[in-house]
This record gives sequence, structure tokens and C-alpha cells, in this order.
Amino acid sequence: MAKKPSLGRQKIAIAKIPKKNHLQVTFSKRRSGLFKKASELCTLCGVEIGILVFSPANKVFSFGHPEVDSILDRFLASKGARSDGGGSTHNSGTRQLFEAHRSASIQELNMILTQVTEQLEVDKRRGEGLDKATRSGVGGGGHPRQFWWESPVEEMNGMEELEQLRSSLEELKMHIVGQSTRLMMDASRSFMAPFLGLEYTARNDHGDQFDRKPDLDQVNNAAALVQYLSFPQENGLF
Amino acid sequence: MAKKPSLGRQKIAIAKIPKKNHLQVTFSKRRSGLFKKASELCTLCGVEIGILVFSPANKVFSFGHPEVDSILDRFLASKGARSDGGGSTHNSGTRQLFEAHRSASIQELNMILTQVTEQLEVDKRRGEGLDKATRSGVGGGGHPRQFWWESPVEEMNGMEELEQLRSSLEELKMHIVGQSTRLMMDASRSFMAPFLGLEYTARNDHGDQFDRKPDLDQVNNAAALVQYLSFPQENGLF
DNA sequence: GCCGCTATATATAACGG
DNA sequence: TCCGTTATATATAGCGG
Repeated sequence: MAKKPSLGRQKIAIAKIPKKNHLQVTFSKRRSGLFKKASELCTLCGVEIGILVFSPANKVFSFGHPEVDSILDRFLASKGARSDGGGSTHNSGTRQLFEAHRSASIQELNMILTQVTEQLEVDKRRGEGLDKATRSGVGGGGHPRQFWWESPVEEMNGMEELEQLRSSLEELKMHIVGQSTRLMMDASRSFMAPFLGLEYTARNDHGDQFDRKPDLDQVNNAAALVQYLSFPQENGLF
Repeated sequence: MAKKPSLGRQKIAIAKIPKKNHLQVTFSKRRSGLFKKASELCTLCGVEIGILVFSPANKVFSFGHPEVDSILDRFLASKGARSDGGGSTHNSGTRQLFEAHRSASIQELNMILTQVTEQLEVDKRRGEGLDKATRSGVGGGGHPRQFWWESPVEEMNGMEELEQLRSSLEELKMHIVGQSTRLMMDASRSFMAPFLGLEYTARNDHGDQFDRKPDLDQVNNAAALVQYLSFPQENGLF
């Protein structure tokens, strides 16, 4: 007797869910889960958290502990507190933090390095293969080695590869910046709903605040969200 | 026999964790988890999410999808000046912010580069023997093309290969970005709360942004790196 | 869209190095 | 302090109502 109680939780790829009804269900469930996690984090560690979520239907869901407005005020307050450039503000404490940060980054980068090295090995192997072909005259045809990947190992010295990698990284950077701009435009056009003036308020068992606001004028309110979320970045600059 | 490899995950009450070190650990882990969940939700449902977290040490952590700082930059640029007066001044500030952003990214990339350099040194030495054997036959007199970007443009006709290479690098980039941001998520601990005015940005596999504030020294260093990295790109490859 | 259910996928508390 | 492991607590995908 075939029993089909349930397939149980199935693994899904982290990519946009195609089926809209599935997406909606997942959105609801995961949004709840996210807020719950945030709530627990707030309680467990006694920290303040604010979350804004713009649903597929352009509705705004928010979570705040103790409340969204407080989080907001706190940002605005710190923002106003710093009016100068703050260029000379880093003291010994700052340096300490910097060191902590630095070491942390290096740790991460070590792992990144592993990945990069692997890829590098692949690339190099390919280069060696091409090299062999070229030397034996297969691809010679009067065209000398013009590209680094065609170069035999002897030409592919550290410097060249390094430069090659540098270019790759440079490209990466440009990609990031470029995409940022594009996404920025998209965002300002479609999402960024209102953050201020939330209408519906509820609280969970921990006193956290959950707000939801039906679609509003996105573009206008985008400003508020952007400022909230971005405030730390402009701190001391404007 | 007596089993004691690990007690495994223990159930904990959702109440403020008394032990400070435990709290710190939990904060880091759960913050990472929270951001990851948010990231997944963004990708799965194609929604916008912003999260602000004030750490126990009053540091600010933020998560944003898709962009945060670029959105701000663009928004402020089109919106107009803030409190610093004229629009030109504002634009200057905006440019500063943007540059800072780029610098920060590059700074991180440079760290990667530095590490990779070491690896390359090893690889290079390993291939030096072959290098010597073939060098004399390359390019005849003068100095053979030391660097791949020195190749005459006219010889850059292997566009297909170029494209293939580009793809390869693209893949490499993805690895770098993916890994770095994934780790960055966890690394965004502490740091330069509302003191410094520059931000640090990374992205995870889903294009979400994680920000934190770096030390000014870092930024200065990054500035130098920008120059260093602003190397000849007119090779037609990137 | 909101439950409830089940079987799994994930997240993570304790520990050890 | 950070990282990796392990055993377990939680979160959730798919399905029904």
C-alpha cells in the first residue's frame, strides 16, 4: 500500500520562484520566519532591529524592535550628532576595531584565495595546453603568441598573471559599480515603498512591532527608505 | 559506549543571554543567519528588503537588496542638496561617497590580490626552468612582449578566444564575489559605528548588499590602491 | 491567503583545536 | 578569537482543507 504522507520539505534552489502562487506562499512563510528570527535575535541579544520588506505586490511589511519609529529616530539622531567631517575622530579604540576588522577580512580573504587559486590553476592549465599546441606548430600559422593565455609558462610569469588577475578584479569592481547604478535606478522606480507613516501596527509576544502598509506612492517614499538604510554611509559626509 | 562527541544543539529559551561571550557568539551567528534568510527571501521572491541592526556594542549592521549606497547616491544627486548648501557642493560630496565606495571595494580586492601574489610567486618559480629554455625564441631581439597588454592591437584577432577567456574570468569573478560576500556577511561584525563617513560594501550571490564602515586609514590606503589598480585597461580585453 | 501536517533541509548551541 | 564538527532544534516545501 503506497503511502504518500508527504514528500516532506524539498530542497529548492535559491533562485526566483517561477510559479506565482508558490512564490506568494513562500514569501509569506519566509517573511514570518525572518521576522521571528529577528525577534529572537532582539530578545536573545538585547539589540535593536528594524526590517523593511516590500512584497511582490508592493506592500510594505516591517518589523521593529522596540518599534520601527524608534529605530528610525535613532538613526536620525546619530546622523544629526555628527556634523563635521570626523576626519580626526579615530582614536585608539577605533584603531582597535580596525585591527579586528582587518584580521577578520583577511580570514575571509584567505578562503577567497583558495577559490581564486583553484580557478587560477584551471586557467594556467589551459594556457599550458595552448602553449603546447602553439609550439608544435599546430596553431602557429605565423601568428606569434599574442595573448597571455597562449604564452608558455615562461612568459606567464607571476607579474603577467598578476596583472591579468588585476584586470579581472578591476572588471569585477566595475561590474559591481555598474550594476549598482542599474539596480539603483530600478529600485527607485519600482520598489522603495514608504517607510514613514506606517499605518497598521501589531506586536508579537516579545513586544516587537510589526507593521504593514498597503501600496503607496513608491517613488516619493523611496527617499525615506533609502535614507534610513543608507544613513550610515552618508554619515560624516553630508 | 559513553557518547560524548557533542551534545549537539541545545534548546535555549528566548530570553536575554546572560553570558556575554555567549551572547556575542550568538549575535554573530544569528545575525548572519538573519541576513542569509533575508537574502534568500529576496532572491526567491524577488522582493526588496532592508535590515538595520544595532549590535550590543552599538555598531550598525545593515543589509540591503539590491543596493543601498548607490541608491542613496543617485537619489541624493537628483533630489538636490542637503544641509551643506549648494548643489555643486553636494555633488562633490556625492562623488566623494562614490569614490569611497569604489575605494573600499578595491581595497578589499587588493587584499585578495596580495594573497594571490604570494601563490603566484610560488607558481612562477616552479615554471622558471621552462621559462629559460624558451625565452630566447620569443620575439627575437629586444624585449619580447613582457606583458600581454603590450601586444599590438592588430594582432588581437582571436576574439573567440578572448571571449572564452572573458567568460572564464567572469566565472572567476563570480567565485570571488560569491565567496567574499558570503563570508563578509559573517564578518560584518562591529566596526566603526557612526564615526566614520565611508562605507564598505560587498555583495553575496544574490546581489544583496552588506555594509559596514571602515576606518579612515583603510580608506586612505584604498585611495592609493585605486591609483595602482587604475592600470591600463585599453587592452581591449576588459 | 491562512492553518495543519509530515518529512527534510537548515540553522545553530556546545565543544574542541 | 576564529574555525570546524556534531547532534539537535527549527524552519519550511509540498499537499490538503
